[in-house]
Amino acid sequence: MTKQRRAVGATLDELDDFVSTQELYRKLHERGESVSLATTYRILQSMADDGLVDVLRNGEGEAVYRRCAVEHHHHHLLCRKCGRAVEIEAPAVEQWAARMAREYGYTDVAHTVEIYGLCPECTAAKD
Amino acid sequence: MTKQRRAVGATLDELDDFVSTQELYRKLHERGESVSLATTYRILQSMADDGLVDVLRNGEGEAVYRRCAVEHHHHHLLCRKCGRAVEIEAPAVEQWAARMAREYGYTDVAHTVEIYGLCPECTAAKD
DNA sequence: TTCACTGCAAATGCTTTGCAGCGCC
DNA sequence: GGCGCTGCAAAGCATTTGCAGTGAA
Repeated sequence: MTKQRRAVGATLDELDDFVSTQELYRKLHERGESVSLATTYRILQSMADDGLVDVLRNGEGEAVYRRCAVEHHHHHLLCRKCGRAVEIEAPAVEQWAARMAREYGYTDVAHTVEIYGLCPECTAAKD
Repeated sequence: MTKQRRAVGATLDELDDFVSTQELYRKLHERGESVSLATTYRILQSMADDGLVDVLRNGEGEAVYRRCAVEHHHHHLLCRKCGRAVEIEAPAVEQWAARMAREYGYTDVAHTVEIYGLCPECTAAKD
């Protein structure tokens, strides 16, 4: 438990949305914290490995991270402009995914379900 | 319509699975076709822009391409080992995505729904 | 004191781009 | 003949890694 890890944790706590490593690095420096870029990468990866943060990929294929409020499996409704995220659940989708996998003989399955759009604010700001 | 575009098209036709640009480039050379890497990138991007190929992101965030048999919107069941893909449909999921977006006031929505697993062959080969 | 963590800088790998030349129309 | 397409090489970026120094326990 080092100063850098605490800084990353605290900064993540203040964010509601998914951020890339680069973005988090910038935010750390805005807060006056001193963490190198390489360390930011390392910390986020280790947190993801330990299941302390959610990881997914944005439209550009970059890994984006977020400390999630809820513990169990869920999906996201993401704003493609500002990154705002809403956590959503979809029991029916889970079941559908499991059924499809079984039907085609796939094992060891996981799935990604993300919805991208413009959040209400960005929709309004578009004009 | 150049020799290179024809070569890319023909190679895509022979593939059932999603390939990254790098992989397609290798396959082109295995076939004895001469297309530079930069051109392969350019051709795949323009085909994607024109809707001639499906694009999605693999687990590593790389763009992967495939000429799809079916025209309309659909999803995939992907083998994380060999890349084999099965096209699947999910009307219920489409509706669910639309409903979620509406509920939270998101506009201009799109969604990604992909299921990853081990296909029957790779499951058997695992032993 | 020890060993994991960090910072720096170089390396890596994928992707994009500038530019000159070739070839399709 | 003109203009778009291609190849090459260099540039760009995000990410990773080697290594020596630092700091937490």
